[in-house]
Formats: sequence, C-alpha cells, structure tokens
Amino acid sequence: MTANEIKALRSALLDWYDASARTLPWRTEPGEATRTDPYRVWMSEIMLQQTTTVHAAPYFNAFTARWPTVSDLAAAEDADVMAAWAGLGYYARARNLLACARMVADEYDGVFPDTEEALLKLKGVGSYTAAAVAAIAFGRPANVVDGNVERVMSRLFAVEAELPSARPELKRLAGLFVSDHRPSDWPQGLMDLGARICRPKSPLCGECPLSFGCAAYKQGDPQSYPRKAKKAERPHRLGHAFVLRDGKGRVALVTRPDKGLLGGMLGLIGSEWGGAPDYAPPFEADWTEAGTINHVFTHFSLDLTAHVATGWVDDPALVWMEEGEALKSLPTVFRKALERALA
DNA sequence: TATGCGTGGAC
DNA sequence: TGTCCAAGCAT
Repeated sequence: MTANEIKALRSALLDWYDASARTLPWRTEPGEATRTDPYRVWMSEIMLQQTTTVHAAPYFNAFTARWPTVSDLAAAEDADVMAAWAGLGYYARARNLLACARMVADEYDGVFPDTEEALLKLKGVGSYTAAAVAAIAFGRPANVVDGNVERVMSRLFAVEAELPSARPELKRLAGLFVSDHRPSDWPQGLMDLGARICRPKSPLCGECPLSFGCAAYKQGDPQSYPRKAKKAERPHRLGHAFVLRDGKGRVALVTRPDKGLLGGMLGLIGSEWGGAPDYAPPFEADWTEAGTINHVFTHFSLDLTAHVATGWVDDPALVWMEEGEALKSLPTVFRKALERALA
C-alpha cells in the first residue's frame, strides 16, 4: 500500500468519524480541543477491556459519580470497589484499578503520567490501554491496537495468517496509519468503525468509508477475516453452594482469596468445582436442596447446586450481609445461586 | 506463547 | 439449546 493510499484511507475514516462518532459518557466530540480527563479515559479503557460499551456505561457513570477523581478512588475501601464492580466480570481489573489509582496518587501526586512508557508500568495497564490513554487523553500519536483494529487491518490487507499468531503483523500494519494529525480521533474512529461497520459478522461494507481500499472487500469475503485458530472445547464442572440464613434477613458469605477465579470478591460458601465433587455441607444444619443453576465462564461451564438452611455459626471468616445487598455485591454466578436459594 | 480470567447479548 | 464475541492483562 502506498503512502497516498494510506493518506486517502486516513482522510476517509476521519471524515466518517466527524459525521458519525458515537456519543459515549467518557468521550468528547471529535476534534474538540478540550481533552477528556485522563482519569475518565483510563477508567473507561479498563472497563471496556473485553466488555461492550452498553455493559460498561452504567458502571462508568456509577464509578465516576462516586469517585470523581483518582485521589477519591485511591482512598476508597477495597470492599466498596469490589462490590461496585460486581457483575462486570474479570474481577482482577477491579483489584488492579484500585492498585493503579493508589500508584498514581502516591507516586505521581494524583496526576496521571502522560507517556505510553510510564502508563505501561501501571497496574492493569497493558500495551493497548497505555497506547489508548496516551492517544485519547494526551494527544500522542500512539499505535492503538485492540480487537477492532486487528479485524479492520486483517480485512484491509486480507491477512491470511491466523490469530493470535498474526498479532505482530496486524500491529505493524496498524502502525502504517499512525500520524501526528488528529492522534486522539484516529484510534477512536477506527474502533467505532470496527464496532459499527466492520463488524465481526455481517459487516456493512456498503456503508464503509474504507471499502475502496479494502482487499477483503474486493475478494468478496470480508467476514472470513480475521482467520482464527480453532478454540479448545469447554469442560464441564459441578459444584455445591450453601446458603446459610440467620432468619433475620441476612445470609452468610465468604471473601474469596485475592488470586484466581472471582478473586477478592464475595462468594457463597461452597465446595471446590470439579468433575464430581462430594456433597459436603460445611456446617451441621437442616440443608434443603433449592435447585441447580448453570453458569458459563470463559473456560468452563458450571452446574452449581444451591442448598439452603436457617441457622447460625460463630465463624469470624463469615460475612453476614442483608440479602438484598448480597444480591448486588456478589458476582453473577453466586447471585444466580442465591436467587435460586431464596426463591 | 498459552492459559486463566466474567458476563450478557446476538444469532 | 450452543457458539461467538466485546476498547486485554498477567503470568
């Protein structure tokens, strides 16, 4: 692809973005001189990792209303942040969010660093997020490459190599378009195009401002890009959860270890999840089986059987919480099991 | 480089 | 129903 072709594609995309940019809570209008608060850009980028804009938006609004600055967030209680993140998934993000806010508060005096290199050292900030914040918040010409950009590049150039091994090549191709001109709008426009036009399925090539230069479009099979390696089969696991109620509207929860699945989150008392776990109630009580819920995680599917009893155990590890609050503070798999137990 | 890590919507 | 997928990161 020649330099002139690159320039024509850039121009076409920016024109399209000027006319059709999405309005999002964390975004300023295209070309707007006043840049969005780096704190808000960073917050949105963390929440948007592997997460749709529709899902992230209410959490973004809640977090920024409750903790308007990075210093406010740095001073928050861990449990409050984890509970506020409940339902959004990938809970390591919430732990890293807090760790990062405290790094910025302590080491940078509450002011976000403005270079890709420094951003990359922050907890939970990887190559994508560092580039995105550098470009969107600070106007730096960074090579911002996410799943959208990879897909757009794979189609523009009809890249035959499969993901994930094609990633370095796709990043190199994306780098051909990076420029000092409108460095903040370029990646946002490219990602908007990927989300709305150059979609994974049923791309809207008839509306695409880049179709004139798209190799996959010329071939007639844009949807077949990017090529992907086959995924491993998802195993099935079983487990039991024990809902102990005190008879006064509260329920016993545990705080899960910081690392691993649902790390740092509240959870129900229960067994390990495996192929055929023993039914092993943790306490003597008159347990009643309330039903089984299914929940699908990224890498396994779980059938979790809920058991319910009324009683009291004097155990300092237990967190007794109002049932309504528990439903709001638990990750979804436990929320579903608790709902079943209380039904 | 491969794997572990959530959730809900689209089809 | 199942499958894919969404602004990835850490290890």
